[in-house]
Amino acid sequence: MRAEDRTLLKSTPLFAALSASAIDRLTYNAFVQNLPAGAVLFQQGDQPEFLYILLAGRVALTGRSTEGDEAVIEFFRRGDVFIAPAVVLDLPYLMSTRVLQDARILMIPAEHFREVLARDAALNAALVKELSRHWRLLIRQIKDLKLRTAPQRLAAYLLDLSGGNGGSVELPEERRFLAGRLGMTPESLSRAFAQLQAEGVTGRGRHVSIADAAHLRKFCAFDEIL
Amino acid sequence: MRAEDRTLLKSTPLFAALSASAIDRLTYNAFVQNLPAGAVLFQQGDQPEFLYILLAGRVALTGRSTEGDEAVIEFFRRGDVFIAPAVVLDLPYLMSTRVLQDARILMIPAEHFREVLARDAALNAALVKELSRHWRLLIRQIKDLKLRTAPQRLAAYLLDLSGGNGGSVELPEERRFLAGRLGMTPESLSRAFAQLQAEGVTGRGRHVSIADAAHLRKFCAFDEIL
DNA sequence: GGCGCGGGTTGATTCAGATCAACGTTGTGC
DNA sequence: GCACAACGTTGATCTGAATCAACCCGCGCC
Repeated sequence: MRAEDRTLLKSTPLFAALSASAIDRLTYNAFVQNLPAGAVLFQQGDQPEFLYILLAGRVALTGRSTEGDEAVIEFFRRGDVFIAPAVVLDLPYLMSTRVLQDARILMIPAEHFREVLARDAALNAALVKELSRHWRLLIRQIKDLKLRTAPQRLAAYLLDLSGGNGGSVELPEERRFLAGRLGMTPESLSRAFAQLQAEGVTGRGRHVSIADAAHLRKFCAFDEIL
Repeated sequence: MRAEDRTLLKSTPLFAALSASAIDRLTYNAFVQNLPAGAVLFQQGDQPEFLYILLAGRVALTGRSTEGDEAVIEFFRRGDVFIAPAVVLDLPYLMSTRVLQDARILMIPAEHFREVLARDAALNAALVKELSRHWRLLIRQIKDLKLRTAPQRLAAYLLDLSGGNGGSVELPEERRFLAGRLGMTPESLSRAFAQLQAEGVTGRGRHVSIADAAHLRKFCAFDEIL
């Protein structure tokens, strides 16, 4: 693990509150793995062997249907800890992980993590907060799927990206993955972008800009639903 | 709080691992409230003032859209602790709570809960597990919404109710609420039931029975998706 | 018993989004 | 610089589920 990785760890919500020695205890038998875009970290149904922390790159959690189509459940970025619940409960992963952009990933053996967890009160407290935050993101996604149309979901996502008050945004994912995350097909995403032009959303490629954030918030009921 | 309530608390995953004195500390300034069906415990957007534990009855967590239609996010039953994340993080509730069947609810002041949480390692550990379990339920619901059709969602729900291996099931909710939980309208739920007859699901009113669980599992990709 | 009412079902129609297919566009490797 | 291959867009069509409306049924109540 590089020095910059330690710095990154200290800046994540989960590890920020931990002492240097606690982080040492947690990571002494951990290791870093580099994975190219397209790689699959683990498959849904696998028994968890590691807790993963993304040091660089981007990955997506995906669910698979019987017919083989993948639905993106959530994206993760630098500093994110993922699938903690499977590790804590020692139950099979409920989804697969696909690398979207070349990634550096810190892997902490699951058994070791659980042992430290059982002894370390600060880690427990940090994990409670981390899980709580994530829980809220999932609730928001479910509300999104149940209460909004496709263009509204896109609008809300763009507002989230922009920090909620518009301006210009860089899409961090390819559009087809974004489509999955938003619960629609790439074609529908394309049309959703087209529709949002009428609401002041313009841009090409990865770059998108929001002319009138207040109006877009209203369009997708940003404040009412989330 | 009645003696039977203490017994119930001890039987929940969150409190099972706690000592009697820890439970005392947590509940000494808590109180019990009785609420009739139809009551609303709190509204989405409210600041959390209590942690809720359902001692009897049934409640639903619901999201509201601007147009006023409610989507059921999740049901809770006797023994369930809900909206812990909002309390832990001291952020506004992301949903509302509606009482479905007359309920007895234990209410622990949020501030007090956070204070105890900060000191009690066992409570922290229990809450990590509780949140992890719930996190997995939410992931399953998102996969459900993204990967399954309406009849498949119903089939998977029925299988869950039956413990996964068929037989006969008692629907715990009115159908219109069940429809919301499954992300469809009551009409669609009705048609979904009609379609499932072809897959060996029969019944009237609250009572439903599954003739061939193996077949139904296959129909909804029970094992592949969840 | 009859009446009213809320919840559930059934049918007809509409609509959002998926699917299928063709066509751009971007970027990448030789 | 060109060719090929992804990726993305656009258009036509299809379909699952929503909507709108009528009807049914079980249940409480006077």
